[in-house]
Amino acid sequence: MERKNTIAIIFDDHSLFADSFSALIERLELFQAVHTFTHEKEFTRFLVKNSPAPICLFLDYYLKDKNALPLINECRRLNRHTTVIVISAVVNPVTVTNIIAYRPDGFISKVSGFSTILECLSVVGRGEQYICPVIQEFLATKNSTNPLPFTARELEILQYFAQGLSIAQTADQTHLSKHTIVAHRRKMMAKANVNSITELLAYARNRELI
Amino acid sequence: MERKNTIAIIFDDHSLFADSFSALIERLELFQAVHTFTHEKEFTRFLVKNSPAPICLFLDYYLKDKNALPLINECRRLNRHTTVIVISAVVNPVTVTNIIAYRPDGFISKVSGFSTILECLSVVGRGEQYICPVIQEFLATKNSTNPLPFTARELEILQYFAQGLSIAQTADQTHLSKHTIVAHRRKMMAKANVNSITELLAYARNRELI
DNA sequence: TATACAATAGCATGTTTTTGTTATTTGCTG
DNA sequence: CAGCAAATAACAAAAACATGCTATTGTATA
Repeated sequence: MERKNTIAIIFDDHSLFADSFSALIERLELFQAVHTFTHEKEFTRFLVKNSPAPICLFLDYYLKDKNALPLINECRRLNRHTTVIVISAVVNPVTVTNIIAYRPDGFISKVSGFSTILECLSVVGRGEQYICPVIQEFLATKNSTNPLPFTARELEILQYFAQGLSIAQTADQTHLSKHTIVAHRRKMMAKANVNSITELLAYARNRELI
Repeated sequence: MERKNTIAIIFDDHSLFADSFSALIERLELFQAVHTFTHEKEFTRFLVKNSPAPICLFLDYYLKDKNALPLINECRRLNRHTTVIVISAVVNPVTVTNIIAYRPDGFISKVSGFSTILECLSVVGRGEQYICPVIQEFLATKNSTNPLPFTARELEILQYFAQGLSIAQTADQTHLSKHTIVAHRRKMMAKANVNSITELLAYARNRELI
C-alpha cells in the first residue's frame, strides 16, 4: 500500500484518543503527515487550505453528543481525494445504520485492535469498502433477525428529537422544510403506534434505537 | 521522574484506544514495559504473576456499560505498589462522584490531550493526587453550586414523562390535577433552563437523573 | 414497465403544551 | 413563631404539535 502522498487526519472530540491514535498511525509511517482535530472549525479551515492533497480521515462518530456524519459530505465536498474511515465506540442498530448510509470507505468499532487498522488501510487502499468483523457480525445477526422499524433517514432525524430539538430546530439543522420533519415524525409515530413525540422516544429507547 | 522499574498497564474494553494509548505511552520511554488488557480475567491473571513489580494502571471508567471501579480495589489488593489513573470519557455528577470516591492517584477526562498525561505522571510521581483541569472545573462549578437540581416529587413525576406519558395521563396516574403536573413540569424546565419536555428529558438523561 | 415505497413538501383543523400570573396549604428551619 | 420553599391548583393567551388529506420526485424491484 502506498499512501506517502496522503495526509492522515484524526477527528475526535476526545483529544486523548486523537493524540493516542495519532501516535499509532505515525508509527506506521504510511502517511506524509498526521494531523489531529477536536473542533469542526479548525478542521474545515485546514481542509480549505490543503484542498488538493489527498487525505485519509479517521472520524469518530460521536462529537459532543452529536453525530459527526454530516462532516463526511462536507469533507468530500471540499476535497475529492478523501478517504473516510468512521470509528465508532457505540454499536447499535441506529448508529450502524446511520453510518452505513453515508457509505464510508472504512467502518471500524472501537473494540477492534491495531491489526484491524492495518487490515482496513490495506482494503481501502485497494479502493474497496472495509467493515470490521465486529460490525459485520452485528449486521449479520441483528439486521437479519430484527428488521428495523425505521428507515435510516427516520433514525437520523430521530436523533435530533432525542437530543431535545423541536420540529423547527430539527428542520434548521437538517436544512429541510418543517413539513418534511413533521412527515417523518408522523411516519415513525404511526409505525410505533404512538401519538406523541415523548411516547415515540420512550418506544425507541426501549428498543435501544437511540 | 523515574519509573523505569514500573510496568504500565492500560485497561480499556475498547482495544483501539488501548492500543493507541499504548503507542503514546511507549513513545515516552518512561516505563519498563507497557501492557494492554481488554478483559478482566487476563488482567488479574497477569497481576497475580507479576505481583511484586510496581505497576501504573491506566483504567477506563466504562467497561461494557459497567463501571470499572471495583477493579481498583482488586488491583490494590493484589499489588501494593499500584498507581491508579482513571480515564473517563463521560463527565457527569454521578460518574465523577463515583470515581473520586475510589481515590485514584490520577483522574483524567478523555477530552484532555497529551500534555495532560505528562503533567499527571509528573504529579503522581511525586506521590500526589492529580485531577485534570476539565474535572477540576467541573467540580468547581457543578458540584458546589448545583447540589441536586430537582426535588423528589419532581423526579417522581419526571419518570412518567420519561415513559412517554402526557400531562393528562400523568395527572391520571398520580391522581393530581393537570394544573399541578403543569406546575411541576414548568418548575423543572425553569431549573434546567429549557423550554420543552423533550429538552428536559435530554437534560435529565445527560445528568443520569432518569 | 408498472408498482411500491421513501423522501420531500404543503394546508387546514383541532389538541396539547408552554408561559405569564396568581393563590392556598403544608412542612421545615432559623 | 415567622419566613421560606415545595406541593398543590387555576385561568387565559400564545406557541407548538398532531392528524387527515394530498402531491411530486426518485429509487428499487417484481
